[in-house]
Amino acid sequence: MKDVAEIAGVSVSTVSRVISGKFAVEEGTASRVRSAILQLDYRPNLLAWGLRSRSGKFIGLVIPGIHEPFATMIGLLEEYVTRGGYSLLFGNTESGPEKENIFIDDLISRHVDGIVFSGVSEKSLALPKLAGTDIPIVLFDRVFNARENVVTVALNNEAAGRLAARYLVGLGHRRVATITGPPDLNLCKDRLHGFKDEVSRLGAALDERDIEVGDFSFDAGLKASQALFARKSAVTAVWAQNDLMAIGLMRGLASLGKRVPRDVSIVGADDIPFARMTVPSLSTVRQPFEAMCRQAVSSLLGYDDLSRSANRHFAFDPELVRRESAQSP
Amino acid sequence: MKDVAEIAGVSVSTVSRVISGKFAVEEGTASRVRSAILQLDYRPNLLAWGLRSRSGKFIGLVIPGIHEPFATMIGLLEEYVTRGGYSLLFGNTESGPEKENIFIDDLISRHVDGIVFSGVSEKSLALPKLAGTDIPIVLFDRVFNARENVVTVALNNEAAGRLAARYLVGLGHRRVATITGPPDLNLCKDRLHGFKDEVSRLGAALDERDIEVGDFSFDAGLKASQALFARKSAVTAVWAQNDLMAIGLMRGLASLGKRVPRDVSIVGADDIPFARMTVPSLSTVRQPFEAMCRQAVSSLLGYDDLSRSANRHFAFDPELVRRESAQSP
DNA sequence: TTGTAGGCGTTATCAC
DNA sequence: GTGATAACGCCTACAA
Repeated sequence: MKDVAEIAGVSVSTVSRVISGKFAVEEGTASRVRSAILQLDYRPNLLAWGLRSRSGKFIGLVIPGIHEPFATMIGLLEEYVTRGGYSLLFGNTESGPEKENIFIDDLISRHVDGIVFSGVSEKSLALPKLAGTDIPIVLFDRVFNARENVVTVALNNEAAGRLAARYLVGLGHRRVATITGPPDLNLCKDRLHGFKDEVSRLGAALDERDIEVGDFSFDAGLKASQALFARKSAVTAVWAQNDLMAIGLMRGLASLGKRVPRDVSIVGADDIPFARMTVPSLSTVRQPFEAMCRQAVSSLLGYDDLSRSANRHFAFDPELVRRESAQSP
Repeated sequence: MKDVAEIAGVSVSTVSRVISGKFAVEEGTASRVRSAILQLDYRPNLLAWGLRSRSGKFIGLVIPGIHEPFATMIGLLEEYVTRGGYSLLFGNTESGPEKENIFIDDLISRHVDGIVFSGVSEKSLALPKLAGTDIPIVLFDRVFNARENVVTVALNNEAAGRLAARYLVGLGHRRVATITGPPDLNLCKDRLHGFKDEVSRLGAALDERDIEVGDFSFDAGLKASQALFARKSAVTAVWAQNDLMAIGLMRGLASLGKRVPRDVSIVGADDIPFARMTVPSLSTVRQPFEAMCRQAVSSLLGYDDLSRSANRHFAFDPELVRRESAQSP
C-alpha cells in the first residue's frame, strides 16, 4: 500500500480511502491510485485489516465428522458464508475433546466472527469456554440449555419421529422397530419419544426389545440387522434415526436374504444425497438442511438483533420423502 | 498481552518470550507470567502474529465440489493440516471461475502458507495468478504443465485403467464398455488410454460406441445405463472412471431389470465410503487418498526443499478392491 | 536475564 | 480533499 501511494504520488491514507470507497476522493487522484493498484497487482492484507478491526472475517465450523450429512452441511455453509463476504474455517472434532479444544482456541485466537457448533456429545468442554467470549454462536442440531443467549437451529425432532410413525403405521404395519442414535443426544431422545408415542397412539406395537441403540454409523445399521432379524421376527418395518444406519440395515438385510421392501420396510432420516442412489432407493424423513444452514449463517451475521429478541430458537419441520424402501406389508 | 505483563510485573517482551519458549527466562518470572496468563485467560492474537511473521498459518483448499471423493479429501487434509499446526481454509469452486477467482484472491490476502488445488477444469484462471506469488502450490489429481516448479500429487491414472482392464478381462469378459469423466481432464484421457490399451492387448473388445462420456456424477452413470443397455447389448462388463458413476450405472441397471453382477459386471474407481454400502457392494480401483493427502500436506510444509529437488511429481499406484459387483460372465 | 523501541499493513483522527 | 500520525498486538534487534 505504501508502494501504491508512492507510485500514485499520494499518501497511504488516500489510497485507503480509494479502496474503501467510503470517503470523498477527487476523481483524478482516485484513478491514479487505481492504476497504481493494477500496476503493482496490489492486494489488501486481511491480516492487518483484521488486526485493526478486531475481526478475522471468518466463520468457524465445528462438526463431529465429515461423513454425511455433515459433508452436505459444509458445502451449504461455505456457500452462504462466502456469499456474506466471510471465509469458512472448519474443524473436525471426531477425534475427541482435545482436538475440539485446540480448534476452539484457534478460532478465538483468529478472531472469528461467529461459530456454527455441532459437537459430538452434548457435554462439550468448549461451550463454557466460548461463553466467556463475545463470539456469536449457533448450535446446530444440538440443543443445550447451558447458555441462555445462544441461538439454536435444529430439526423438530419429535415431529420427525411422529412423521415416520404415521407413514409406517399408515402403510399398514402393526409391528415396528427402530434404531436410535447415541442416547446421550437430546435429539435422539426426542425422535424416539415422538416415534414411540405416535406408534402407540395409532394402535401399533413397538416392543422395547425392538429398539436398537446405534451411533449413526453404517456399521450400527449392519449390527442392528443382526439383532433384529437374525432370528424370526414379527417386525415388518423399521425406522432408523438417520440414513446411514438405514442403509446399513438394508445392506445387512440383503446379506440375510431378506428383501426390502417386500419382507421389511425401511425408512431413514436426513435425506442424504446417497438416499436416492441405493437399490431400493431409500424413503426418508428429510431434514431441510438448506434452509437450516441459511438460517444459521444469517443468525450469525445479524447476531446482535437476535440476542435481543426473544426468538432465538429455530425449529424446522421435517418432510417425508417417499421412495422405494417402504410399502404396505 | 500488555495486561498480562502488568499483572506479572514484567515487560511485554518477557511475556512474549515465555510464550514462545525459545528464549531463556528465569523460572520465577516465567511462572508469574504463566499464572497471569491463566488468570486473564489470555490468548495470543493470531492476526497480529501473522501480520508480523507474514504467515496466516493456514493452508487453502480449492476443490470443485463437496461430493465424494472430495468430502473424504477435506477430512483427511484437515487432519494433516491441523496436525502440522495450521488451519484449513476451504472453498468450493463448483459454481464457476468467478467464485474460484474470489476465493484465490482471499487466500492471497490472508497470506496462506500453501494451497492444495484441484480445479474443475484444467484451464483455470487461478494458476497464472498464483504463479506471480510465492505461495507453495500442490496440484491434486490434476496435472498441468503450465508451471514448472509446481508440485503434483496424483494417481497413476494409466495404471488404474490397466488394472481395471486386467481384472475384468481376467474374469473372462470378452466385450467390455467404459464410462469416462470429462474429456478435457487429462486424468480421464490417461485412464481411458490405459484401459483401452490393456483391453486390446489382452485380446478383448472395447467398441468405440461402448465408450460413454460422463461427468463423474451419479446421473451420468444413470444416463449411461440407458445408452449402453436400453437395447440388447453384448457387453458383459463396464468400468466407470469413478464410483459415483458406477453407482448410477448399477441403479439404472436395476431399473432396467438387469442384475449385477449376474448379467453385467461393474467396477468403479476411487473407493469412496459408499462403495462398500451398496447392494451389491462395489468392486473398485482404489485411490490411496490417505497417502496422497499426507503427501500433499508434507510437500506444502517442506516446500522449499522440494522446489530444489528434481522429484516434484508424486504418482500413486491404484489398488484393486474386490467386492460383489463383478464376477465371471 | 530483562526492558525499550520500532515496524509489520491497516484505518481512524486530526489537522490543514 | 488530502496528509501526517497513532494505534491494533505481536516479535525481535539492540541495549542495559
